[in-house]
Order: sequence, then C-alpha cells, then structure tokens
Amino acid sequence: MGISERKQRQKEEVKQSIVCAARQMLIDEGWQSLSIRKIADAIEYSIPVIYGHFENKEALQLELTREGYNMLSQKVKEAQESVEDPALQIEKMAYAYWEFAFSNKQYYQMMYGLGIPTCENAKKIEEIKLFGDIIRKSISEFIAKSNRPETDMYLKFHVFLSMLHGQVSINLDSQTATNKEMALLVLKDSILSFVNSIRG
Amino acid sequence: MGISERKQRQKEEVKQSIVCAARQMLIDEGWQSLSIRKIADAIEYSIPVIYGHFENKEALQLELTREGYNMLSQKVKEAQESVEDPALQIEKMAYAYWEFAFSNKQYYQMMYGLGIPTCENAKKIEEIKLFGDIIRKSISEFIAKSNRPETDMYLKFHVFLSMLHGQVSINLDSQTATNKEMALLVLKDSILSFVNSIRG
DNA sequence: ATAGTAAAAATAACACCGTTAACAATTTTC
DNA sequence: GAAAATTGTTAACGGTGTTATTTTTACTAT
Repeated sequence: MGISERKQRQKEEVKQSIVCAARQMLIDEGWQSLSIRKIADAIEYSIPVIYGHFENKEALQLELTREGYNMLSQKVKEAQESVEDPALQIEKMAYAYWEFAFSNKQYYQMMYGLGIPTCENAKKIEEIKLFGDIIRKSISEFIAKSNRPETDMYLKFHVFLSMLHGQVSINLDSQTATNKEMALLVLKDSILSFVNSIRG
Repeated sequence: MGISERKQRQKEEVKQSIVCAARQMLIDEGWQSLSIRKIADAIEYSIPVIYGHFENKEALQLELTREGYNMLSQKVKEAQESVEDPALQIEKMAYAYWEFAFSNKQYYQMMYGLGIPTCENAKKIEEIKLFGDIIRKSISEFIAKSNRPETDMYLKFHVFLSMLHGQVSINLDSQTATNKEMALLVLKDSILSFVNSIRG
C-alpha cells in the first residue's frame, strides 16, 4: 500500500518547508533572529510540529550550516577545477572562499558562529570534512611539487584556513567600497606570502 | 557639603557591583548567558536599578569588552617592551595575544563576537584604537628598518591581526594538549612568514 | 457505515529573557 | 512638618525555546 509512502512524502514536504522558511529568515535577517515561533508562523503549522522534525533549534541551524558548507564547497571546487597548477588553485580557492563569505554573509556568520572547521567539528559534521578535503588536495599537491616536500600539510592547511577566516571575519561588517578594495589587497598579500612559504 | 559626594560614591559602588557580577558571570558561564535578571539577583537590587547605570544590556557588555581590550593591551604592551628589536616585538606580541585569548576565552569570545578591531569599531571604541596603536608601533618601526620601507603599514597591520584572530578563533574550542601544541606550531609558522614578508 | 484506535496537530503552559510603565518608599529641601 | 525630588520596587509587555496535555484527524477492523 502506498499510503505510508505518501505520508512519508508529505512529512518530508513539511520538513522542507521548515528548512525553506528558516533559510529565508537566515538570508533576510541573519541567524540571530531565527525563531522557532516565527518559522511555525511562516509554514502555518503549530510550534510542536517543528520539534517533530528537528530535535531543537540548534539541530535546525545545523541543517542550514551543512547547506552553507555544501555551497562553499561547490564554489571552492569550481575554482579549483578551473586551473591545473596547485599554486594557482590555492589562489583561486582563496578568492572563491572570500567571495562566498561576502555574497552569503548570513550563512558565513552562522557557519562560523556555530562550528568552525576544526578537527573536532570536521569529525562531527561531514560537510566540513568534505570542504577540508578539497582544500587539502591542492595544498598537498603543491607541497609535493615544492622545494620542501616534507612540509607538514596539516600545518599549512591550518595556516590557510586561519588566514582566510581571519581576514573575512575582520572585514565582513565593513561595507564601503574602498574598504573592500583595501581588504582584497590584504588578502592578495597574504596569499602571496602563504604560497611563497610553501614553495620554499 | 560632602553629602552629594557620598551619594556619588555610593552610586558608583552599585555600578561597580553590577560590573563585578557581570564579570563573574562572563568568566563562569560565557557572555551568552549574561542576564540582566541574574545580575540584579546577584547584586540584590531590582532589575530597573541596572538600567539606571547602563542604557541596556549591550552597554553593559561594552563595558566588559573595553575591560577586555585593556587587559589585552597590557599583556601585549608588556611583551613589546620586553625586547628592543621590532621583529622580535612582533613575535612576542603575537604570543601574548595568543596567550591572552586562551587564558581569557570568555572575554575573547565576547570581544570578537561584538566588535572586531576594524576601522569602524576602532573609531567608536577608544580601547580598541589604543590596542591597535601598540601593534602598529612595532610594525611601522619594523617596516622602516626593512628592505622595503615603502610597504603599506596598514596593510601589514591587517594581515597581522587577521592571522592572529583567524588562528585563535579556529583553535579556541579545541582543548586537547596535542591540539594546542599543533596550534602553536601553526602560529609560529605564520609569524615567521609574516615577519619575512615584511623584512623583504 | 461505524466504532475504535493510532497518529498528527493544536492549545496552553513553563521558564526564561530584555525592557519599561506605574507605583511606593525614602531622602532632601523649603 | 509638608512638598518635592530622588531611589527603589512591583508588575507588566512582548519576546524566546521547549514540552505536557488535549483535541482533531486519519486509518483500521468490524
């Protein structure tokens, strides 16, 4: 009988509408003002329905965080695949990361407000691990080609991410065009230093 | 007559007890769980009394944020004054910054959750400006002595802070000893790159 | 078709939160 | 000592996440 399957489908639809409403709220007003009550209002169901799909608010935020890492991974991967040279890949990926952060401020703030891609979180959240894998691929390739192939790849991975997140988080609020110009110069400078520190 | 002075003093005492209670809460449970109501409870006054001293919760948090930047500035300044060479000063200051962040996680999280030392915030919050001044002093001295004295000092200042904040924020949660060892290696590596990128 | 049952959804409540209006107590001034 | 100003309190408003209870709906078996 297809009844239980239809029910499953309907349940999934409700879940999607929850995520959808939450996403819209995130984009419009930032993750600070995500509210179970407002979501219930938006999807025209009562509050406890949401708890039937997500254990709590944090679980719902985690869903969007995952989504964010998938979006980020996609953009970074595109940048990576656009060129052959690992050093160039690193540069392109850095810009892609930067671009993602500024085009999706609300997502980025939530992603890095809740879980930063540390070792611990990467273990817990599959999407963070996948994101890390992409970056690490280029870095390890570049190290292998470099003058110091014994360089610790995890160390350079951490340096790279710290650099990116540091710059993004310091510039994410400031909105003036001149500021963004300046920030891009800083980023360029940092990437150069980073790449040179590996090339040896 | 000293009556109004005594009153002034007593009022200030209450204000201090508010800040004191808030500080304790910050240290014990993090800035997320700072609560006007709990503070009122702790100081054994009613809630509106707090609003007589601080316009709102944010203003109270700002007070503690200022405090945090003063603490940070002091530590960084000590590091700076412990050596003569600007390059060494930069290195020492980086470690001092790192040490502050890990010894005062709750402070750091509040300081960088609310206001990061960008241009905008530095203009608004005096304590952030002062902190920046300390760092910039060593950097500009080092640039002057370097092989490329025309290097943009604000650019390097941004790179330095981004690097530090990036690394701290990525490592602030992870608590294992091996992780901290690793993180310190990453920091060392980054500082080296940074200093070399200036030296030319 | 209907009575009984299981699943789904809604209401209403609990325990918090920041903020403020209205009121009571105290202190100072005249 | 009465009036005025300061200081503090209580109580409320409008929020929040979460959950126990109750109602409604949908399905099953007679």
